[in-house]
Amino acid sequence: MNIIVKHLPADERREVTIAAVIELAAEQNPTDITTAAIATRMGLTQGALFRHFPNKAAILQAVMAWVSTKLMAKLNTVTQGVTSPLAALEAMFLAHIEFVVKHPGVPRLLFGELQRAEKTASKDIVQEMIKRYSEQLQRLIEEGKAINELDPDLDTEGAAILFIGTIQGLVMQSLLAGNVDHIREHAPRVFTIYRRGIRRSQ
Amino acid sequence: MNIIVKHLPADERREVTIAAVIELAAEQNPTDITTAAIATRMGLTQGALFRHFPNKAAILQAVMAWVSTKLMAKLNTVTQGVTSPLAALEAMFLAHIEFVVKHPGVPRLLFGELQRAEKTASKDIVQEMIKRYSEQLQRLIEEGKAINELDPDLDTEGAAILFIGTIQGLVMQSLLAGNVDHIREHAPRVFTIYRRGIRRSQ
DNA sequence: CATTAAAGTGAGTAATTGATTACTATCTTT
DNA sequence: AAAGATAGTAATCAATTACTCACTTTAATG
Repeated sequence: MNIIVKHLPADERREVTIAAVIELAAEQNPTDITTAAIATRMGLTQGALFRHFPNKAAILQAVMAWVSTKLMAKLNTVTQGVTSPLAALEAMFLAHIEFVVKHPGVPRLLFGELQRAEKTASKDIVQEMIKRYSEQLQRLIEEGKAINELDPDLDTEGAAILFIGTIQGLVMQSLLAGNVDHIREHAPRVFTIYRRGIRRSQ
Repeated sequence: MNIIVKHLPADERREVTIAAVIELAAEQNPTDITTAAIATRMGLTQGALFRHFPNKAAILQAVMAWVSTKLMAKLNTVTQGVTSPLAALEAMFLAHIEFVVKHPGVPRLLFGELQRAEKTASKDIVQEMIKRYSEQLQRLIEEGKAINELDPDLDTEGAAILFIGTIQGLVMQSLLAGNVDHIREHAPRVFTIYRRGIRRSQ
């Protein structure tokens, strides 16, 4: 898959490092991702990593920034031009699921970061991303209520929490089954129930 | 809070150890829970732990078994004598939330175990518990459909996944906020939306 | 009260991990 | 082609971790 090349320019090497970490996270517990493991995956020696990152935390931080950028961009493109808020929510949901299926290590990394007790830079990035995510959801939900597509009595914040929780639940299910692809099948079914919970009664 | 007593009988010492781990998990990343930290929390030296457990994995295993027993027992008592499946589901939901608020470290431990790549004994216990949990949910949901309390077209498996995911989402939200008590407020609101999603249309 | 088995101590070990560094290989620029 | 800059190597370090063990303390029992 990954052609191993040496003497990459620094910025490319950093990109490859991020990819390696996300790859490893799909296979093992994030805490087990040692700098040695990352280096080996790239076909480098461990010490070489520290030519491009000041320390391990900086590597994680770069990964989180990458995830945040990529995911939010994806969600933006996928809702672009969609007029129905409900349709936009569904598009976001499915796009998020696709992202997770494509990068199964990502939710593990995110959750691993959130678990931390200390306030790390990586944790900050994750928190900021979820905050923006939640705000976008609540905007869409409010819109949906305004045009009478969603239940006017709907608890906006609760609906946003449930939206994210639904994805979390699917991810957890995949961790249980050890099979990420199951998510693709379950996602639309679960979203159907969610939609019924927020939609205006016919 | 915890009176530190020395020279406890082995079975009591094991109980105290389990409590210490759950306490620590509420404060820090499960991976940061070292045997030294556990011992210190109990007012013991590290070596003493290994009088009562053959290794660290056995400690985790005991904790998981404790959680599984306590939580499932709680859910059983709380649904006992409740005839309406929908009411039983709500009781389960709220009881589960209460359990999490009382033992905030537990979901972190569970998720930490599920993250593991290898098949550990602790992971097995967690998977077995969630399997039984899901089965009970699906039984209740089927019942609810049978007596026309729930939507007859409802996807039973999806609804069970969403139920667990909803709790997961609330837990994640609390990790984000760093405030477990928020859950208590959000839980009923979120369950309201879930209920609307599975209930028979009026 | 003396005995003894259980519980705890504290000093150790081996393995692992993130990080450092002197040195080498490769690329780029003039 | 020479020279400087960049990237990678390999050995090593200090710190941390789970686990061991010879010894001491405690509490229950006859």
